[in-house]
Amino acid sequence: MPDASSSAGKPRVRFAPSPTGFLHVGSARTFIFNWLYARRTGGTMILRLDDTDVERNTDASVTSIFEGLKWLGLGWDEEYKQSERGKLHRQMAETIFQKGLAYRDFTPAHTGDSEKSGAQGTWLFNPGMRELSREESDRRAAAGEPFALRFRVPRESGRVVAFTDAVYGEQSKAGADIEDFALLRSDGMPTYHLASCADDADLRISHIIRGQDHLSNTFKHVLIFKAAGYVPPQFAHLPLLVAPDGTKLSKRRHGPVVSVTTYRDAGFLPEAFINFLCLLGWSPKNDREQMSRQELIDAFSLEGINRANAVVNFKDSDVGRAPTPANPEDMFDPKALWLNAETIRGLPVEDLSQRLLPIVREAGFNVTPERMLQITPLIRERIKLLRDVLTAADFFFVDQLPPYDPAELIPQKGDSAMALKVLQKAQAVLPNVEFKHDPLDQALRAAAQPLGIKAGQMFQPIRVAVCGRKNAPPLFETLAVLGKETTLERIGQAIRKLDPSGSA
RNA sequence: GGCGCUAUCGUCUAGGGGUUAGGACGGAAGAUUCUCAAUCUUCAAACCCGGGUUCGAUUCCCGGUAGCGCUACCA
Repeated sequence: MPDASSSAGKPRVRFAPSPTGFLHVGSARTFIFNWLYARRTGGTMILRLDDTDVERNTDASVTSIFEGLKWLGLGWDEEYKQSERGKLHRQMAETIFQKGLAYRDFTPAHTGDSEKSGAQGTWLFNPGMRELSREESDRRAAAGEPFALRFRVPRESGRVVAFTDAVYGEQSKAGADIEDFALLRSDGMPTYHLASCADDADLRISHIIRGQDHLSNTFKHVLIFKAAGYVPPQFAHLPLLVAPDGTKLSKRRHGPVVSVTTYRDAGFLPEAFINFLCLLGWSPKNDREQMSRQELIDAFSLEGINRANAVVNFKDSDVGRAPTPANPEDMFDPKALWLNAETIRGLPVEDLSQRLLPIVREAGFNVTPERMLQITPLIRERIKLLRDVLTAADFFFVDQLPPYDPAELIPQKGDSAMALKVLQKAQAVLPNVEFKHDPLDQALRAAAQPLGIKAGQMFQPIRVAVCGRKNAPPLFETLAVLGKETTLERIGQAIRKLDPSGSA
């Protein structure tokens, strides 16, 4: 008897998304856990597109899944498409049917719906069809009457289906509580249950690591594996990722926050995103939070997986509407943001600079790699998302500062006369200063003295004059990168704002 | 409705028959500083409810409640 759990060899795991939507964060986490398990155990990671639902499959979805996975950058070892393996699926259905463990159901599709979903009614099987004699069944099939193939679930009292889940432990369910699920649709296409099991068996999958929404389906799968003569693989179900409102993440209800590409486009680092997802429903149990890819591989184990659903704590005040706020930070889980900021800070400047450059260029700014490299250390500790570079370092990129309120130029405990004095002093002093941190520091501090003001009062008007706002990176580094020419030009503009008449 | 699963700070989690119930994010306060950020310090914040077992339950068992999942010829 073939053993699907292949206890002898290395583990073989799979990620099997159905291309009926974009890659969402829950799927991404399932992929990651499978990948981690494979890498941890020296096993094989398989990507299988479960595309048996021709009606709902879309190319856009396939593209989105590959795009998302490509961004994660984890990779896989083997790749399959379920739609190309129909023969295998039908063979397994035939095997089960020939053993008498499945029967033809000639009831037209959907007509059973009303009774099934009735107030009390729980549909379990179709007595008339389940009991149909083989002769009559064959006759009607031969006559061309369409039918679905249903599994003949053993429902005598006392019959239970059982398996051990690596996360949820011993599971068992009475056969009488399992409905006679379909194996083949009336158009001959396999259902998910059949196709999935047939492929898992054929691909010698040893561990099925998937969402907990499949936990109750697993009883059916165990039935299929055994009916077809296979030892079921090991199962490990993952707690679900849910929205703050407690419901399963869905695009319709929660919008783009559930799509992996949204994180990518917002400026998440894939390593930080992976790190974040790993912390939902799994724990290394030693209080570690920030972990590199290798650390995650080394720490990963099925035992560390939690049983309770985990909330992805994004802002869902506008549930139902697509959250596309001006401030993208608002829509993400704060911990994901923090992890991303931490990862950004931990990146070598050169590396970060290279990742920032394409974003800046795409926004329409002409920046050389050399200049980007100078700017990067100034904003590294000030951005949470890569895209924040656009707001944190904007004044480095533009030729003309966007308009700002001249009142911003006024320093603490000062007035516009003081601001003007400061800027004029700067204008006088700066041309003779070397534009490097220390000389600028010394020159500007010295300039504050004769004015009888504090250093802070000296710096503030200059900062606003060159950056266009009060909150900005440290002044001397900023001036050094901006250069003497731009600095003096912007100071001149600020003076004219303060004193349009030029009377002073 | 039936069946299955789950339940520790707002969120992610550690822990486990006797603990000051630990960490992290977020929040608050303070330190530092040319602003902001970063950094450091401090603070507030949790064992769903009821029984049982026990000398002792947040931890074990049972029940309740709540949430989630499945209950399709979707996956």
